Amino acid sequence: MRTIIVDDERLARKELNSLLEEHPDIEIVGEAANADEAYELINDLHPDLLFMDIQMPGKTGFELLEMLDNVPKVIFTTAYDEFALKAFEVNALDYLLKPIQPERLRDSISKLPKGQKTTENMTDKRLTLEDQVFVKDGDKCWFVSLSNIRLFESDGNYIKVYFDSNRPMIHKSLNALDEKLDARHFFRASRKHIVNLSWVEGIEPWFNGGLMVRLKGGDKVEVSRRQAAKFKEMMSL
DNA sequence: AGTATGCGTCTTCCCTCCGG
DNA sequence: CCGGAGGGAAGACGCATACT
Repeated sequence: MRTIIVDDERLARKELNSLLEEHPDIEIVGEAANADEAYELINDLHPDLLFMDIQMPGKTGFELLEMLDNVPKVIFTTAYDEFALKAFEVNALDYLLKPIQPERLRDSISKLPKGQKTTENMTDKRLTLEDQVFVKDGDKCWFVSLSNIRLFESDGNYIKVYFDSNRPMIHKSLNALDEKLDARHFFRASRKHIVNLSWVEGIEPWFNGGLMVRLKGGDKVEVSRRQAAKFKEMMSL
C-alpha cells in the first residue's frame, strides 16, 4: 500500500517511518512537512494512504484534504485528544494519538480495507463512486463516499453537497467538479445541478420536452429540454 | 394538431480582477 | 486574504418551422 507521511516535525516522521518498518505491506513513497508539499506529492504519486498530522504551519490537514480531488485513506496522527477530534465529526479511517503506540498502529493498519484497488495508473483522474471526497462546513468535517452523494447544487461561488441529511458547502465550481466526476454515474441535469444517477428513483416527462427526475429521499431536479436530450441519449447507450 | 427540432436572444453561472 | 462586481460564455427560453 503506497503511503505518504505528512507531518511538520521531522522527528515525528522519522519515528513513524521506523515504526512502519515492521509493516511490509505499507510502502512509504514520500514525506511532506507541510500541506503544500503534501499537495504536490499526492497529486504526483496518488498514494493509497496518508498518515497525516492535523496541525501544521500554514494550512491544516483539513484544509489540505479540502484541496484534493482524490482523497486517499487517511489515518490522522495528532496530539489532539479523542474528544477534540470528535468535535470535528471526522469519520476518518482512524487516528493515532502522539506519541504513537506500536500496538495502536498495528490495530489501525489491520483495520485498513483489504483488496485495495490499485491506484497505480490513475492517469485519468475521474472520480468513481468508490472514491471519497472530503467536505468541511465550519467546524464539521466529513469523508463522504461519492456513492452517498445524491446531488450537487450550485449556489453562488459554492456547491451544496447533498448527502444523508447534511448539505455542507464546498468552494469549487460545478464545471470543475463536473470534469472530475465520472460521466457514467453523474449527470449534469442543468446549469445548477449534478445528480448521482444511482440515486434516481423516477423520471417523469415535463413541459417542453424536459424531464423531472425524482431522487430517492424526495429531492426533485428539473432537467431542461437540452439536457434531457443528452440524458435520453446516455440512457439508451 | 400535437409533438419534435432549429435558431436567436436572454438569462444565469463562474472565473478573474479589483478594492477594502 | 476575503468578498463582491464585471465580463465572457454556456445553457435556457421562446418562437418558428418541420414532421408524423
